Amino acid sequence: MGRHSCCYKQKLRKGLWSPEEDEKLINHITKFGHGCWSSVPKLAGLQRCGKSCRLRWINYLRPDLKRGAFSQEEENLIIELHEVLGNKWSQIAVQLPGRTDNEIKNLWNSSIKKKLGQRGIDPNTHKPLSEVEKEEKINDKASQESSSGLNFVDHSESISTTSNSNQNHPPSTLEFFLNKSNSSSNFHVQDYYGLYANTKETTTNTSSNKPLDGYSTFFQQLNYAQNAGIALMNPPTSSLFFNPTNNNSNMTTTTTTLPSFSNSIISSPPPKPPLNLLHSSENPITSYEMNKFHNNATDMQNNYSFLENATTTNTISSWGSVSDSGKSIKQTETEDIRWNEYLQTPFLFGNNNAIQSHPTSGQNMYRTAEIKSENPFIVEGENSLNTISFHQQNQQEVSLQAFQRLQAATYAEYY
DNA sequence: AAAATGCTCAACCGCCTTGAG
DNA sequence: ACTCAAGGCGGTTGAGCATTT
Repeated sequence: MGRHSCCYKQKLRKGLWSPEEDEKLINHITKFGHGCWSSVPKLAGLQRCGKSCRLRWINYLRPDLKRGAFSQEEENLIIELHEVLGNKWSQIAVQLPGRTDNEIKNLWNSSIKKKLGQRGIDPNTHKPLSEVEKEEKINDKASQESSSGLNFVDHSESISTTSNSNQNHPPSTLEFFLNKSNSSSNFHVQDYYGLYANTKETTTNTSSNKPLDGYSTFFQQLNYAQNAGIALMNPPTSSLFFNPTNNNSNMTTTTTTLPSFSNSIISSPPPKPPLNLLHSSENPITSYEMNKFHNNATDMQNNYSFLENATTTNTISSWGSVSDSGKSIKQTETEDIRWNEYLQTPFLFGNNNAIQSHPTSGQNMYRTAEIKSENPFIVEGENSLNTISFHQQNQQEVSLQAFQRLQAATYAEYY
């Protein structure tokens, strides 16, 4: 544990990489892939530790890296994502194809932080500095009174301040999705708010001491699903996750009541969506945003690992040949986690026709008329694995279409 | 011109998580 | 259940360059 063992090895080079070293590493990975990083230095003839090779490749040598300065759009998105995710640089980097977490982190520390400060915004909380100072005074007062034995502190001021700021601060990326109101796509704003309620206060962002609230958690889930390529496609209402009208006896449907959205704890009107995610003549989707949905196929395919999780609970149908053995999900996990599964499972984001049963195996299949009409790769009779293969082939197109549809719909409904 | 200061960014450090044995 | 290697991540450092004094 702790320090990587390779670092103890003697005579390993440190510091900047020479062009010769770069060339060796590129040649090796181009020919053989990286495989086990710890074996790369030896195989490539480098006096470096595997970790160093990995870092060099990921942060500098990878062919899909975008070079050059960050655009204003990228900076804006980083700010928005940071507001939601905190210092989760790797997660932020996922949303910026061709950019590394290191690069983003450096930009944040060297430039964005300063800019926000100049605009009177606290870079940690994304609130106006005056507001932050006000809260700090209240906290100081509270801690002083606490240490002096007085324990009755009225926090109403700070609570209301926080509440107001949530309505006034620039909307986060997640908030955009929360704005999706009732529409022909059967997707209700209550759904998202319900999700928010059910994912609230699930974890803590330790690195930034910023609580990962329901927004953050949900965003991460959504993010995961986005990368899988399908998540935004015809988001369903809860009743449509498993089509009750499908009378195929082999189909395993949930008997668990999904979380109710009717009693949403959120009553304030949704904030305005972030402009950089809206698609209109005034705010067209940028090439960058397009690229976001054209992430490299490897990453997307990797994200299909969620299928293994989706195969095993009582609430989710088996995907059969996708993963028959599956991995067990802890019994202690609640419906919150099931929502994670729904969010992370693009197969569940179909429309009413989404779930059918495989004609021979009886396993459920993901199938939508809409997709079929849009994508000639789907043919009748293909099995589950082929369906996944279809997604692997078409996820980029499908996700992009879905993204555009959702953006257009949201914008039209909202403004 | 030279020293001081500021800035950028590649790379390292150390911790955490995961999975194999 | 435990150990350990490996990968991943966020925080930090420091070399090199740019700008200011």
